[in-house]
Amino acid sequence: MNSFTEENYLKAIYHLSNNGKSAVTTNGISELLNTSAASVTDMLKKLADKKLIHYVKYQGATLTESGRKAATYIIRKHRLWEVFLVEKLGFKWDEVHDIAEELEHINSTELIDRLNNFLGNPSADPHGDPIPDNEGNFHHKQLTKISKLPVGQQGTISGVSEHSSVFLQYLERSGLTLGTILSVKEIMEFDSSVTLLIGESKEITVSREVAKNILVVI
Amino acid sequence: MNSFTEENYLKAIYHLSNNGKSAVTTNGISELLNTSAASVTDMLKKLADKKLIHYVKYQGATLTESGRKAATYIIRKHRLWEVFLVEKLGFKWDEVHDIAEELEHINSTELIDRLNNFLGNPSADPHGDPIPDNEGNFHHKQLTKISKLPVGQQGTISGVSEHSSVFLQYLERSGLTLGTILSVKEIMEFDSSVTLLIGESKEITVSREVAKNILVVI
DNA sequence: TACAAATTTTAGATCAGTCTAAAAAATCTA
DNA sequence: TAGATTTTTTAGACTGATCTAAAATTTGTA
Repeated sequence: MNSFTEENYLKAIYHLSNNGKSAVTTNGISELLNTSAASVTDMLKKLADKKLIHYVKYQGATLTESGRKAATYIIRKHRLWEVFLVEKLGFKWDEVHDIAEELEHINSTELIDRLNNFLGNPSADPHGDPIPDNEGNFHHKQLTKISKLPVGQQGTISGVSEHSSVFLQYLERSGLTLGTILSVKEIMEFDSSVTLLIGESKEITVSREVAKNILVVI
Repeated sequence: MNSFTEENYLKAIYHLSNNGKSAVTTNGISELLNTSAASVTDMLKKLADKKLIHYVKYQGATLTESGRKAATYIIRKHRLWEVFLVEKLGFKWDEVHDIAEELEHINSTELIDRLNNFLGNPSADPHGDPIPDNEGNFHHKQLTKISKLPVGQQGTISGVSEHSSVFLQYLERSGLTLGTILSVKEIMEFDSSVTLLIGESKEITVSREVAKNILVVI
């Protein structure tokens, strides 16, 4: 079994490597985890000994298949717990990250299988991020940034690419929650801000920055 | 905040001290936690530094009020999670201990308050053990061992004092589950085994050993 | 392309939690 | 009650995860 700490490193490597695709630098990890580069080097050696990563001195790390599986399983657990916290316990979607960060390290496949069942086998967490299956595979819908939609295009909000509390609370207040159906009414030429039509008559204008971080299924 | 390990020591001390009432020996803790006596001595010093226990060399330890609060809060978390695992996820009552042992260390009062609410503010866990409130107080029903009941006495199974899987599974198979209403039909003079009447006509005979470990509310 | 800057690794240390072996104290018992 | 036994503590060491400072390597640029 991998320790709490090892799991956090694997998750960090997974996220930094663009979901396991590219190599990750020592500094990148040390910044994400707020540890010294020296500590990261130590841990990379240990993970390599356990065959969870490929690691060559001075050249960064990539996940092995077993490392990728371990990382995606942690992500699966994290996202399932987030669904539980929001759907069943009534937390707001911006309040659940830290708690899920602890819960994700609980080790019991039986527990996670049952939790998944209890939640109705959800395909995405409360932020719209997809939940990998037990084998670490994602069953993606194609997500598009609102900023990429042409005028008149309709879409359903299905995710966000920015997870800060301020942003999530802003979306909450503005009624731009997961599942909301909207269409692009106008794109302002001056600053590329976007006016959205929600339902029959509700209109809301968001900056290009905001529009870039809301993801829809067309 | 107390570490995972410190929490386990506090819990052990609480259980060994008859719920915080008496002093606990170094050896007692080392046996329960499967650690060396030397490790226990080290930890007792640390807990004393943190004012969680009173500790005098060679004379064992007792919980301070803040130690008792910490210990009962861990027990509260453990038992609430057990209720969740059994009631919501469908685990058997003999399968949940180890998972709850991990979950009890998750730190979020908000989480526990919401979980408690979600579960309907339960007063006992799936083994019938009472769940303390947030201040560490128990709201006890008076529990009696079946072995103490006179012939003819009725009672409702509300707890067990033996938590091993074999025992719990035996109870499950025999239909002696929490909430079962029974009465004592006969106590055998030879070996004190007890014949119980369940409902109108179902009879089951259990040994004195078993009868001592099933608790009822009269 | 050579050297300065940035990155990464090594060396050596610390802290929490653990261990074994030996010493000290308390308890049992003849 | 004094010696034997048991319990507890101390001393010293190890492991995992961390750190800082210094050395090694790679990268970027003049």
